[in-house]
Amino acid sequence: MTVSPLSRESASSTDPDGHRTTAADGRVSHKGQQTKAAIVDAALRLATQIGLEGLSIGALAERMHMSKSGVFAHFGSREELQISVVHEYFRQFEQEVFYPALSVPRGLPRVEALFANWMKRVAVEIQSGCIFISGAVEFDDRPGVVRDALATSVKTWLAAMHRAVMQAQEAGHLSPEADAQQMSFEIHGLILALHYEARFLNNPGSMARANTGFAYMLSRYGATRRPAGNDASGQ
Amino acid sequence: MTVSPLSRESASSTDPDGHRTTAADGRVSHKGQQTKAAIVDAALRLATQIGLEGLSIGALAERMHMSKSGVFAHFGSREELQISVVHEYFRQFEQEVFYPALSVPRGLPRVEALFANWMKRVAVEIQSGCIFISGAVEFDDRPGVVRDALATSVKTWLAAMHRAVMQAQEAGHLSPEADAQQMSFEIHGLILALHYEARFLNNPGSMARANTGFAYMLSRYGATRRPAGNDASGQ
DNA sequence: TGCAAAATAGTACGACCGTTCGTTCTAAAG
DNA sequence: CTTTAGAACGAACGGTCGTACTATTTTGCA
Repeated sequence: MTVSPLSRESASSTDPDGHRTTAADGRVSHKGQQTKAAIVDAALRLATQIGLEGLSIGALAERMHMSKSGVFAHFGSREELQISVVHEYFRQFEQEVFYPALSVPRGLPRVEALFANWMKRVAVEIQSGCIFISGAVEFDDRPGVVRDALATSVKTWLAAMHRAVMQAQEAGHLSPEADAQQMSFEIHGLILALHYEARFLNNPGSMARANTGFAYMLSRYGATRRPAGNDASGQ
Repeated sequence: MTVSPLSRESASSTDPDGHRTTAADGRVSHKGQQTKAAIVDAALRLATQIGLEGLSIGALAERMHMSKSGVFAHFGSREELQISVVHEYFRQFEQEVFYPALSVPRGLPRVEALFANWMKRVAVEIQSGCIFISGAVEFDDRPGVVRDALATSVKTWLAAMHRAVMQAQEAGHLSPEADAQQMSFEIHGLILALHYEARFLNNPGSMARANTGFAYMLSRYGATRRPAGNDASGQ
């Protein structure tokens, strides 16, 4: 059970030495892994719409033009499928929101980049859905491995965001008296309100309100740049 | 299909004249309505925990020590049962959060009372769950009568909150330049973040953070009382 | 090219779902 | 006392679910 830097999952159990897996171009040639990845991809798309609990193997098999048992064999249980979906979602989230912001200098700029990337993603998820939010509701009082995978992923991301805020504080971009935890909490609230009001209530202008709230928050917590509450653009 | 002041539901259809319904003490004597109310009560408790979609007639019947068909007969369909639950939840929400705040003078005091009552309720729902939140996730892209009932209830409450904020502004308790819609949006975000972080992530201190965020918000929007960000008490 | 192993299909199962139907019990109305 | 309506029951239906088993096909290396 070796684990790579960030939440990787191991493939099937019978993988003795790995002596025959990689092809000439460096890609894994096992066909099973390709179709498994394709299944997880389709499952992710399904789960973002109807939730992790609504995700059914039968519907997934139909969409994949496969038999139920063929799909099932790749995971061994529905729970394992759900966990794979959570991990894949986290991987994409990292790729879209977190990593691009690392090329922005530490401090306030990175915090702004993280928030902007997050907003960009939520803007898409207003149509497609977000399993960090739907999953939290589905599993908030149902212990188990799926909940654990979900909570770990969410906490990892929120901790990363919180770390960026603290770095901005250390760099002097935010008031030293400001509570970084408080700030992270309020950012989270803006995102959640945006998701709720835009996706469920279809309230127009929610994007602008989240952006405005973020700008207000920066000025309140003593940002030394972006003096006041302009910058409420972005649809 | 007569409708009382606020979202009442009518009873069974075959109720020709109402010539035999009321007893001497003025209470309705139909036994059916009593058990129906008891069923809705149990259903509400079940639905807050496992969601409106997770609510099953079989489980509900078991909890009521009744047969499935006996429970079913009171509603005619599962959807109708879910709608009854939504209406009952809204009724209780009104009773606990909204009406008590009406005895507080208009303006900032009433806004503070509404928020305090809301917080008090969410504090309980951290353990039990909230169908305004879980329902939003379950029905955010599933059209139908249940979604409509849910969205109407939520919008009614959010509009009431928004109205209170505007009254505070008209009373001069908030800056005339403040955007009441923006303020309502941010309040909603604080509540949602509290629910998410306390119920799903088990983060301690979330209650205090929501209260602190509210106090900060008031000061930013030019509240003429409660000058700055103290009052972050409340567990 | 042949052959073991992996990948997929097929079938069946038990459980639960919402819903329908016919029946029984109770109690008030005529 | 007879009639009638409402409430609750029990059994059954068609359907979907996840999962377990057993074939069959496909793959990839010797």
